[in-house]
Amino acid sequence: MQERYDPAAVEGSAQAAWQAANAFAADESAPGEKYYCLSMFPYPSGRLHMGHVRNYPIGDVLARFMRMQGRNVLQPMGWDAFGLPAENAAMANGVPPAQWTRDNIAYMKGQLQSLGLAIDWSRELATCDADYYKWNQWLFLRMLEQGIAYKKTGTVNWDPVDQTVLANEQVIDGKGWRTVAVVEKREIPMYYFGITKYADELRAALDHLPGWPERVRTMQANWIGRSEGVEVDFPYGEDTRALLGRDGALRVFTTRADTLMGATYVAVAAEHPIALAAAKERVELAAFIDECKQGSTMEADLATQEKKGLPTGMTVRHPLTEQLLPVWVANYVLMGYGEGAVMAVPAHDERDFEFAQKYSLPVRTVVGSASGQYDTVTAPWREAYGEAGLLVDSAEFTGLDSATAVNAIAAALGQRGRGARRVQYRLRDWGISRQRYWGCPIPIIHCPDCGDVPVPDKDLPVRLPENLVPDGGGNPLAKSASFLHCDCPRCGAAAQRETDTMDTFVDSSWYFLRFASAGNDRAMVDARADYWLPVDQYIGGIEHAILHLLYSRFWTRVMHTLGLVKTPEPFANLLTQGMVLNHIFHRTPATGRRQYFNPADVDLTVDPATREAKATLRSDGSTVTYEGLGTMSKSRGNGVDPNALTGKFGADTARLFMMFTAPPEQSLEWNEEGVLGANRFLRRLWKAVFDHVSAGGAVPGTLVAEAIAGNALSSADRDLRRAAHQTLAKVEDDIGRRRIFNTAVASVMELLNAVGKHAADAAGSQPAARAVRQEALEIAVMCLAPIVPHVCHELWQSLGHGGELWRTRWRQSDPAALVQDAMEIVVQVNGKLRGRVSVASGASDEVVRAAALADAAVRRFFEGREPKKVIVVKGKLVNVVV
RNA sequence: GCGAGAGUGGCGAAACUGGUAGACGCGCAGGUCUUAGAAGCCUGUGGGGUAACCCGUGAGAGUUCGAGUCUCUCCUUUCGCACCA
Repeated sequence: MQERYDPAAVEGSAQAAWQAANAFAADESAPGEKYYCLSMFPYPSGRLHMGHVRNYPIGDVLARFMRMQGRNVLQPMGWDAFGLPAENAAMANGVPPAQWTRDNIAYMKGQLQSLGLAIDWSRELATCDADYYKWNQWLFLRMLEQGIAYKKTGTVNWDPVDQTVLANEQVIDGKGWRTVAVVEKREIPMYYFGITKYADELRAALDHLPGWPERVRTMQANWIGRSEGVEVDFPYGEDTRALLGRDGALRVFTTRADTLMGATYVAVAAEHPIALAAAKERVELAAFIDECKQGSTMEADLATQEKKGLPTGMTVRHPLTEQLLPVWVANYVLMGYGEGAVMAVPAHDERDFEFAQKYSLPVRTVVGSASGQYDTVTAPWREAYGEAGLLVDSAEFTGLDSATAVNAIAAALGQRGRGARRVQYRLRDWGISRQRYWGCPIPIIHCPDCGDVPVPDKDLPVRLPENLVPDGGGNPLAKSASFLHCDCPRCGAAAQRETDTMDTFVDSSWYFLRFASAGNDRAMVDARADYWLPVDQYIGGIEHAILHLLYSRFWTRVMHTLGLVKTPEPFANLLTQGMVLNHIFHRTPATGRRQYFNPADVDLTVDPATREAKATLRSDGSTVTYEGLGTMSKSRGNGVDPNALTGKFGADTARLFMMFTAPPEQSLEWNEEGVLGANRFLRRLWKAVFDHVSAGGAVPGTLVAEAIAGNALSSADRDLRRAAHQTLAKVEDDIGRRRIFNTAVASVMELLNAVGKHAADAAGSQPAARAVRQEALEIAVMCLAPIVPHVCHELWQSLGHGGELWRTRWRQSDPAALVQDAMEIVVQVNGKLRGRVSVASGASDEVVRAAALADAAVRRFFEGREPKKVIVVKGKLVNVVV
């Protein structure tokens, strides 16, 4: 064994050994309970960032740990390879997105492999591979057949200069990112997935996902946004009938049907058909509607925007009183939710109240507080009373409480055919059409005679041409004759392919199922998917809490409905890892753009008195502004290249730093000294094994067992044994149950400190002492194997074992080692720590109590008085109350 | 506005079920080795006090023999949703 720890050599030989043994290939027929460990696959952006260096080792620790626990582990990896950045890079460099993407994949795969991840690379996939996206298309066709996928017009961002559709992220402050032209809204036909059909299922099932963070479940529940209410029809008044030329009713949705008797007007969204009809008669209304359309891009401002509106001049009749109510167009009513129309009850809704005050509309109080006091809502009006309560001035409903009134009013409406209870969701159907090149083609052919014809299964996949280079002016597929022109599969006439591609969220909605059915060219999934699914542990960023995780759940449910997979839910346990943060420094010059500086080039000191941060740039010695901590990003200049980290210290140091500095779910602060600390620990670990081995060789297991069984152990030896076995149990619990790795590492550090002390001890060179130390070092190496696998692979062999630590069964901690002769009991007086006494292990409460009361340090506090009460907590402490 | 978290030394953090607050690491200080430095190694390190002790987990109250942990009020902060009728 070499004296110096050389990470490059150690990592090279460990990785070569794993590859030679094909160590991480997953086999469905292997023994052990299955364990599917999955980290969210990366987008091949070019190179790994620090977030990846944290994320993937987290999954790897679990995968390696579970393998040592005897589980049959699958840990696959792939590439989320379609998407906009490839098109942008293509435009910048003139390279086709396919080439750019595949080059990036090759490079990043090398980086991932150098991290020593226990991945089954034989199942690797990229979503831009035709044998993957073929099945997107295949399932899309099944969804069309089932009516789950359908076509309707949708709104897109249109750049009038480039004559192209823009993705939302290409719209900045309402302007196109390249042209800076004001973006327009356009209505075009698009395909949708009917996720709202599954809204209730998806929401209800959240309650049965105990392995998901509460936070994520809440976010999804809010996103789905279920609310129970009543839909109410307000019949058209005479004037409305005349204007529209037909009879009918204006439908609204309300969760506060109890306030129906207080409705004094009805408000509709600017895009509502009634508003559009009225606008034909009124110029100022048409102008107002245009204004609303313009302003509607910045969603964050909407909530604070001033309430505005105009009357339509039309009226509707109150469904119960037949009273005529005016219809207004209001900017606070959303077309996208409910019916795009609301009944306005100014007395009991803040928004309606604000609006009514502004336009002098009547306010009518119909609910008072339960105690009968409702003076706050009588004139002069100050605010709306939004709480539930008892109904007043509400005809036959007067005196009912709000909940009862909702039922009674819904029933009354039902009798007249003017309303019914209904559940409303915030969730919209999922529009999947993208007017982009680098994505999965939607398998539809447009025939002049037959209309939209699905591509027959036998013609799948519809291959995306890989040699096109986008130029910013529209979708290159529409200009590619060989892609565009085809024959109608139904009538044979000349036809055109659909040029829209699918949202990349479609690609990532089922890749975890394909990993489990890798290589099957006859079916999307097979029985292997039922073996591996659901994913036992899914790991990824919180930024995917809603869209990706909801779409994947939806897609899995669709496949479940179609009988393709047994599980309705894809991910049993979810771990959302925190981000990697670094300091941000900048200067803002008098003219020009803000300039950012890498934290490595800046000295940051904090004044202990004022707590003010002072940052100076080392190169010129003058001040820079400290912005605080933020995610590592190129634009803020605070990134650290993973290659610089692994190149200098090795993958194990990188992994240890990531696992030790913070628990997985928390954000982690980049810290150069912390990396050095991690590296220092690995060198100490190496040296501890080296010292042990060079002082007389590794002690064979038989001799260790003999020494333990015999009677030769000193009390120092027994203490070390106990520490080792306690560590073993703690690490197993921390990784296996708590999913907290920093404390696991800390406990191994303690063990190593104990080994060092034990070795330095006068009797440390005795054969029995060496045997105990051999065992302790083996335990330390075993505990660290999931976290720093390369160095452990090497040290395990140095300790006299073979090269298969990766599949060595985790040791059970020895109960005999944990037994203690004496235990220390803490003695408190009135809850304050006053002393410690040592008693025999398993001593009775009486003995412990007597020992505590006899202690001189304790007696001082109740000299001459009798303790009022003595509480004994078994094995821990005694509290004397005086 | 609504919802979910978080607040502990100079710093990252630990304390899981109410039971020794600050494990482990970083930083810092002193010592040792060295021609010197780097790297090691050893010791110390929440604040106050010569000491006995006292004070300390954002603030204030409460429950309890005992509260970082439970309850209430408030402050600060992060994240998500945001005119959702």
